[in-house]
Amino acid sequence: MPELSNAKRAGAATIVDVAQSAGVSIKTVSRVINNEVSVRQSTRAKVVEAIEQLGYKRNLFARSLRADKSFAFGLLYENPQGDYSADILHGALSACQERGYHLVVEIVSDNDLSSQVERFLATTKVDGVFLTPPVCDDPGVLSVLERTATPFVRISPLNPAAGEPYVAINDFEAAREITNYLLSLGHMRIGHIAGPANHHSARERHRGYQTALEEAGIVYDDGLVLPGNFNFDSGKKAAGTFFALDEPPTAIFASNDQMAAGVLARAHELKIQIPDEYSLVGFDGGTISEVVWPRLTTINQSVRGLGVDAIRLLVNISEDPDIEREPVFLPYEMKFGASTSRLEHALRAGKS
Amino acid sequence: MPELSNAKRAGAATIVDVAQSAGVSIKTVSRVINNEVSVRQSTRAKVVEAIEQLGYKRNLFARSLRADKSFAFGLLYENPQGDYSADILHGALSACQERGYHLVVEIVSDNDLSSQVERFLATTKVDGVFLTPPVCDDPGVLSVLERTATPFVRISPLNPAAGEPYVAINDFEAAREITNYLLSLGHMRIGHIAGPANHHSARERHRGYQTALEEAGIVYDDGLVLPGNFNFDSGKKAAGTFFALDEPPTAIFASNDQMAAGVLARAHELKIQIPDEYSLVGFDGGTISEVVWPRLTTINQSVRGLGVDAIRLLVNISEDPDIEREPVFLPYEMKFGASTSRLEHALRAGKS
DNA sequence: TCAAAAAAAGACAACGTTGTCATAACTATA
DNA sequence: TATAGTTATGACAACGTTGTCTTTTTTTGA
Repeated sequence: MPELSNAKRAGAATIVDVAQSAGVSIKTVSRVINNEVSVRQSTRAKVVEAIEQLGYKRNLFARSLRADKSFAFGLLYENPQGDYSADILHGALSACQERGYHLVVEIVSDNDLSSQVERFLATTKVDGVFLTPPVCDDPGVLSVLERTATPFVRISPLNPAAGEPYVAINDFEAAREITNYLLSLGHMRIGHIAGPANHHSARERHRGYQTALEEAGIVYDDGLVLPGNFNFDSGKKAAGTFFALDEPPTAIFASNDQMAAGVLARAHELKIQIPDEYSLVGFDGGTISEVVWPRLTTINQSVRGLGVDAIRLLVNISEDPDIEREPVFLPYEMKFGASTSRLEHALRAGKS
Repeated sequence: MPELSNAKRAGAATIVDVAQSAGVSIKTVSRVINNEVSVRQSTRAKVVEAIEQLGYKRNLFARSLRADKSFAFGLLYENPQGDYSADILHGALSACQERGYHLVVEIVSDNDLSSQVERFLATTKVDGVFLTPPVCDDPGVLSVLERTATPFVRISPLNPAAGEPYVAINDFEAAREITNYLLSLGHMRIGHIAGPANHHSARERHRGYQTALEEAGIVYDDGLVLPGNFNFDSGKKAAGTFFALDEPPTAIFASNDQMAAGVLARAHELKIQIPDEYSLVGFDGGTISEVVWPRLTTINQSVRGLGVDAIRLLVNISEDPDIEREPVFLPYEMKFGASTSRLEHALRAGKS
């Protein structure tokens, strides 16, 4: 009855079964699994074969218990707004799978953030967390992370500490570039719909816009900058204001695509032609920029890449705490839609 | 030196510390933690106090190792398409948190699905999984789940088995309802842009459309049904075909919002007025329906609710395998946008 | 060929929890 | 006030892995 030789229990094969089957001690099996050096080639081969044959998979719980590590990272959200968080998540997930980690996702609500984070760390014992705005800028959360010595990576943090690893898009440069593009089309009066003031990216985009204008020798006019909060309605409202100005701009730079979509909607309502009467650009490059009409000219940023690189950084710093830490800036590119045109083509209805 | 009384190790407090501090055995502490009955009130109080004071949190790894359970569920995706999967995820996450479970998310790619799923189950030992289309309809995956006796819940499955718990929207009813709405506006020739044939929801929506027509005594004309695959471009292409027909429809029912957005784009390009020349409805009710112009009339379904209820079902069946299992149908509602109007208002350019 | 050094392999405990079984402490009954 | 019948508590092992330390085997150099 050799066919029953190693079918002892119902459950999955353990390290003991492998050891028995290979005729070595469990410690030797452990050494093979963990790629330790002092194992004879022939022994290693025997063990590997036994592992294959039994379909052995090491038990993550036992490993975690022993090592007091979870082999997982945490992702903390606050406001799950569609595309953006989904893309980050997917990037993070695939980076985790690639490196053999898992990802534990948690949504936190904005009251008493720090105690939620503390509880999360205590129960999951994740090896590190990464945080998106605005959670990543909460002082309470940061102090919990410091206190518990949890490795963390922030995405587009507001005030990155020196030597802190974080992941970001160069919003400033990108905004400058897209503003320059509008300038190159001959636009001199360019309006800006800004994002929320507490959002780092929004501020940087505004700064890029302003810098581009100044570099072109155009006097910055803050009557051409309207507040927004990254949603459709705020963009639509700002558009209404722009269109009603005595001296309206000839182009509008919305700080994200959602607000740009709002501008389009208002223009459609008023039968204002875009890009004929106004050029319009957005920022983000997600689904929205592609389903509206006309398609938006925008900055295409790899939100997915933010997730990927955040996890990569996290793996690095959690496996080697002494590694050199520096921020990672992700590439971006302008994506040309049909929402922009040269100024001379502009046929504005009545005024100007 | 009473102040050093229970600061033994650096790490977090364990059940042993609690037992010591409360002057009972670890088993008693365990009983208290797990709400077992036979613990004297006074003993329980002592233990609870010790727990509070030491800030004890039970170690999930040890518990999992002992119980051979992960206290986590798995969510398996294939195609991470924006909104939809993100909403499901968020629903699932909040339901998990509510019940004290965690969620492990994994993206699988479509080659060799079943072995990916098998590996996932073996390494994570999740207590159950829930699956979205099209992963949930893969026969290989299903057989792995059966074989490993893993509790699972599917979302909108293609061929639900009798007595299988699953979560779905009543696509058929919703489609019938929105088609009836178009009929009530006086439309008699209604075109349909169908979704992918292997997608259960798509088929049900088509069936609802057809049924509504037949109930209204309108002969079903499959020349008015065009294929699509749920993306923007397929909607745009189908729209082009409809607009060029000798006898075009007066209304179009796109099987999802993304395709409806494609219809809008094509109409804009051809300067066809919606809703004046054609009425248009979509299906889904996510961001897209709100950022396009005109806003879509559509079916608003709680995708988030799918995630919530999938987890609820999963908790039920995994904690009590003998519980009565039945499908859950989520509510939906029509959301009125500006993409529809009564037929008599229609001022079609040349033909008809 | 033998001792010393180096390399390989093993025995055993520990991580923190819960299940099994045994024992101690209380009740109720006669 | 014994005595059986409960109810409450505890001792100990086990889950599967890896770290520490010890023992065995192999290699090296004279």
